[in-house]
Amino acid sequence: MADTRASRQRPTMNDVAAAADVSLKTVSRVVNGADYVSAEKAERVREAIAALGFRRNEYARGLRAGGSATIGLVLEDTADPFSSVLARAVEEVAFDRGYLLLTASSAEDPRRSERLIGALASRGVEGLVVAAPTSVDARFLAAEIAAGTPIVLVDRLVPEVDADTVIADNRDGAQRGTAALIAHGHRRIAFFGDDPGVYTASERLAGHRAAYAAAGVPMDESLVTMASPPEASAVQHLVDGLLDGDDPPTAFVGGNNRWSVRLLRALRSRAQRGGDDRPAFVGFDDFELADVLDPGVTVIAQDAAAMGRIAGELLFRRLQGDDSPAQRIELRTSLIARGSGELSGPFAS
Amino acid sequence: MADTRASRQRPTMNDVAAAADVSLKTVSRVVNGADYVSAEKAERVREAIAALGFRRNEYARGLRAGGSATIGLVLEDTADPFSSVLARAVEEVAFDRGYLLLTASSAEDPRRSERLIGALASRGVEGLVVAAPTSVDARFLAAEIAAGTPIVLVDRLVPEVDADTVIADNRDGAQRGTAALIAHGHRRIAFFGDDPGVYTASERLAGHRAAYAAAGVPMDESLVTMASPPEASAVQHLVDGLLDGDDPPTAFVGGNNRWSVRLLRALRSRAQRGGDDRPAFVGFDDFELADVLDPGVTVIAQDAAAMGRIAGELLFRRLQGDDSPAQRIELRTSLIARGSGELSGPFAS
DNA sequence: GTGAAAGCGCTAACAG
DNA sequence: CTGTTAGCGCTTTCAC
Repeated sequence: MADTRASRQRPTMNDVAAAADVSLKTVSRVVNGADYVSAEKAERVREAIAALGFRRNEYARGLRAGGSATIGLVLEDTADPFSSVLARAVEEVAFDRGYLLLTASSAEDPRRSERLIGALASRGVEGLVVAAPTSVDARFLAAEIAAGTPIVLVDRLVPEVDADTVIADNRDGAQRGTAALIAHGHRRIAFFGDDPGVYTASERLAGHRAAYAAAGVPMDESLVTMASPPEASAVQHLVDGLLDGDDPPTAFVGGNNRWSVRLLRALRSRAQRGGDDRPAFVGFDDFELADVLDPGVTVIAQDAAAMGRIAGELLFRRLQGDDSPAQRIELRTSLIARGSGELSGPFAS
Repeated sequence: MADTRASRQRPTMNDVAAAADVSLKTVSRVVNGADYVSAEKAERVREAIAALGFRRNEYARGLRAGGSATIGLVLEDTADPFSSVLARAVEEVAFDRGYLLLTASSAEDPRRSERLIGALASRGVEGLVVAAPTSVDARFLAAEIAAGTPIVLVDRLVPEVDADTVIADNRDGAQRGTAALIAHGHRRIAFFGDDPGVYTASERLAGHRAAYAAAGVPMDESLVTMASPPEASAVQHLVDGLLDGDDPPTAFVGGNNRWSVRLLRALRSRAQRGGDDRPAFVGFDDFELADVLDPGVTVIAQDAAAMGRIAGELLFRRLQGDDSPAQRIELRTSLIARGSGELSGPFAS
């Protein structure tokens, strides 16, 4: 009879001890950085380990010694570029220290988010990196911190939670983007951002307003749209409505990647239908091929990899016992001019 | 004195038992789907659990009962779009079944890959999804299967490993892409793919050749480049060299996403410098904004989400005891015509 | 219905 | 240098 699939069990330290004819503890010593084991026995043990294909059970170890060598990473959605670049950076920091990542997507659903945090905690993660947390999450996030699990928050400020936070300078970045448009002669700039309940969205809108204020230019609030971007046809309708109206905007700001993509698509479709208005465009968050579009898309870029790296390093500092007050690290965004933001408006000098 | 960070310990079943004044076992019964516990005690236990914020230690449970409710996912690079979309789909399947994902990037490095698989195994993953495995990985992959851990391979065929495999119809997809170019009158089509040691790369090249053969058109092997895409300036040099040479190609095929991006960039830069050749283009693998470029980029799209979902479902079927022979599932790619692949060549009718 | 005792795979604390 | 004993947090017998 052939073996069935799960027939063979993974060998344990006991099996190795038996095979090498030594005590369990001697095996344990060899597996860890052998304190004092005779060269001869150590060799026997190593042979047995190789022969049996033994691998220490990390969780049995953790149960006794504490620590699972695992950290948890909660993302908004693993599949989106910002999340996945962030994840990779955190992973790299963890891997260098012998840690692995339990990764999960909250899908912007606080209930799911809570369930996930619970599932991660019950798997003994030593620390947690939470991207895009909301105030709704605050309660159970605080519970984890109280339970002794260090947490680093990324991309959102959650004042209710006293934890290290890594964010981009959303407000300032948006201000620089809009200021650049104003400098190129634009006065009527349409702004599209996420629901104002989302921290980054309201910050970016604030930056947009600040740029108007700094330039002493009056701002038309009717050009501001704050909501989760609707389906393509609705966006198209919105864009056409604005551009075909009286006193149309001469520039657009995409307050996040999803808006930018949809706006660029709508703008392109309009141009294909023969529209001869060529509004300027600035998007928040860079994306692949932004430079290949015509004109190249000017963006305010945030460095997701740096955010992930810094979040990871912050977390490990805590894991090593650092108990200084929670800090906030704000990363500077950069305005990358590629052409679309440099199209002249009606007031260009 | 305020509590210091890690002062509070996570409560255990014992703590709950003490608080509810019942035995440990009664708590265990309540925490799982209570067999027979009096309503009154069950209530007391539930209160104690809530009051203490108790959460079962999943690994202590696993140690005794077997199973960690965790599966491992090895990707080439979490940060790339194909990997991250795949990951999200696997995650979804796992989450629905109460499982979490331990995710790691192999970074195309077999040594790292081996280390990762080991780290995952030692954390008791019940199963493994490995994207883009290589023959080099075959040995230790087989060891895991032998140890009883089911594995599903994704996006590569590794004949040495007897495991379920989910792949795209790379050869057929590439053939359809090149055939479309030939149908539009192209005879000299430059093909750029990864190192031929990479399974998908050689399959796609084979498809490209097959399209030529099927059309009875002789193929110029000097138009084939198989290597990891070099830096931008080298790609530019390559593209310019081809287009400025005698008998230049009239169409390009990007054999993977990284090549496509670089080729499109080089082609665009050439157009900006005043080049008036407008080669047709087909890329393997879809990407965001492919429809916003001008012309829209025609691609052969593979459904990463479907691959992930199917891989996950296959794995859980194994976890539930299915021990039928390993199967190979080949997903059909689709040719999405957006314009760049439909530009006419010199032999267009 | 409920609980006591044993043990999953490992390490910490002590002896020898 | 090496082995024995206890016990991490939980589930699994098997009694009561």
